[in-house]
Amino acid sequence: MEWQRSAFDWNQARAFLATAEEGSLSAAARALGLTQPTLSRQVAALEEALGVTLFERTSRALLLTQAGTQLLEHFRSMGEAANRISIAATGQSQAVTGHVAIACTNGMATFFLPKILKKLQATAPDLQIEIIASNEMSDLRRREADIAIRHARPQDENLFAKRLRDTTGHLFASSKYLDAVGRPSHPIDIAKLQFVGSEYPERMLGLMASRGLNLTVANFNYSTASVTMSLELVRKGLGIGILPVDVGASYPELENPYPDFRPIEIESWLVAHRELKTNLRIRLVFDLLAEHLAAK
Amino acid sequence: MEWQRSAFDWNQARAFLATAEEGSLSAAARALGLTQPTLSRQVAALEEALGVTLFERTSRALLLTQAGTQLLEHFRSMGEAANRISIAATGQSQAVTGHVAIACTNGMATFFLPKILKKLQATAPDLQIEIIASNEMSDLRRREADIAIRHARPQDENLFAKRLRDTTGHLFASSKYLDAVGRPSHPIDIAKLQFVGSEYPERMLGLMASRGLNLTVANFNYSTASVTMSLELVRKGLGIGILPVDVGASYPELENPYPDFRPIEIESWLVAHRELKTNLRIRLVFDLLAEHLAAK
DNA sequence: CGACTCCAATACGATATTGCATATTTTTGT
DNA sequence: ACAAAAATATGCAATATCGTATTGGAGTCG
Repeated sequence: MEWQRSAFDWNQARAFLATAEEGSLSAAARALGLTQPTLSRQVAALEEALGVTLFERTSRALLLTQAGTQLLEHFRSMGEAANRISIAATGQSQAVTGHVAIACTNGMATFFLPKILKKLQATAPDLQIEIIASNEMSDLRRREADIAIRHARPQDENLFAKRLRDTTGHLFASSKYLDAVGRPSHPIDIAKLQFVGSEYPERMLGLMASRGLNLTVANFNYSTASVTMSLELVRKGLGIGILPVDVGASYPELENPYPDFRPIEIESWLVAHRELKTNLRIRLVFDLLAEHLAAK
Repeated sequence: MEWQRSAFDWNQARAFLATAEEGSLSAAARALGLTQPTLSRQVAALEEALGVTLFERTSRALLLTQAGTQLLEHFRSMGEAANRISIAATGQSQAVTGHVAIACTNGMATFFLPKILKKLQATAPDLQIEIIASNEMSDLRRREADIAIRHARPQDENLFAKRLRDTTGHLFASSKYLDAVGRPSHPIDIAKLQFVGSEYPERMLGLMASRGLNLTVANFNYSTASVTMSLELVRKGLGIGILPVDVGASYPELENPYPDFRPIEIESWLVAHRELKTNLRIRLVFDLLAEHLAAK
């Protein structure tokens, strides 16, 4: 490898990243447990080394330059790798064993968890993970589950929550189905088609109405709260369904029947009991889930 | 962000990465322009900080522990991000302008270059890139092109070459074509089908024969050295073709007609005149191409 | 078998970095 | 309009890090 190239000081890179993320040298110093002058000098030295002005030293605070903004992406990627190192090292240094229960919808469980759990196995091979794939909201306080992925912000003050990437729901239908019934071009056409409901019909009707589609219960011959079931119904051509965009897009036989439809933003939260702060194995799983599913 | 987590010294991370990649503390010291004792201390300190033994100190050399091997992946990712920072910073610090000509097959140009060139635009927006998408081998020494992607190791000592990821060619045919002629299950069946040749027939015959398919020139009614043309012929159902696996796989209407076929490994090299070492704009493009296409 | 080479660990003086204290500037709240 | 708060930059002493020199071990070649 061309080592001379990455010859700038990597700690200075962390200083810049923290400063950019936290918004000021002082805030970054607090976050890193260093002092503001140190950060000031490190950032200045990094700019010197890279030959690029990263911050505009205008009036009140630091402002990222255009160059700084473009580079920040790579610094973030560096920081994420550093986080993964720390997480994995923690798992390997302290033999993490025991049982952790994760509650989430079967959709999340099926489409997003396997990849993450494989990573987890590399980090903590002796951990026993139980997936509670259910739409019932598990009660974390009664320890029915240790960690939950929920689609609404939890209210309970005893719970620790972290916002995850939003899921966007798009319309999908099988190409064969659309071949048969015709591809709709106006909301009026769509009202003649069949839909696969993903919640109780009343809420679905409101959701669709807010996007200009006036449907009735007659449009929803099939309803299921299970995304996997919904997917299969849509694939078999039983109607139009709302699916997470990356799930739907991974099936070539599905297409978006009405691209003008404004996607549905579904927010997600990673939730755990506050005890997670002190429990290594739960913390490890929580951090790994957060790492892969975190917003942005 | 959880900054306390990435609290280990990032320079120590680089020390470990270089040591693991170069194979010894001494080699890493030479590569980084530091000294062996420094690396020794940094790696030891990192192990202390992470609480993980990364190297087995056998008498002769260092040997990665299992933990070290698993963590190395993340350290590599950190180093790659650092490289990207350096490359992008170089492009932004020294207004890189001028003209760079890249020669490659039109297949490479069409399927792999656009994404990379978009990255390049962010780094050096004023660079003029000329793509010489041709199968003729451009003569780098005569400066017909500044950089070339070739599929054989260059012999000329005046050229600087870097090995890229291998491309693997798989068989592809359109599903409709296979519906019509039937899906072959034995080499004998295959010999009855039509093929789209990607080189002159004689070489194709040898290539197929070495994989147990005994064909004749009669199987090759169509031949083209152009991968894009080949792709279109295959998509239109004119026969079975050999396509780079990720290209073929991105078309849902194509399928592998004979999964037992041993994929064809095509090696790739990034080549430039030695002057690249001193020419910033060529170096920048070369490094960016290498970054995205490099082996592993 | 012995000289040579390559590698890692440690001691110690030289160098560089950090934190504390402080000056300066700009924003915010009364 | 003025004071308090918060942010960045710089001087200086304390501390940590680095390079040189050296020791010791293991493989290699004649």
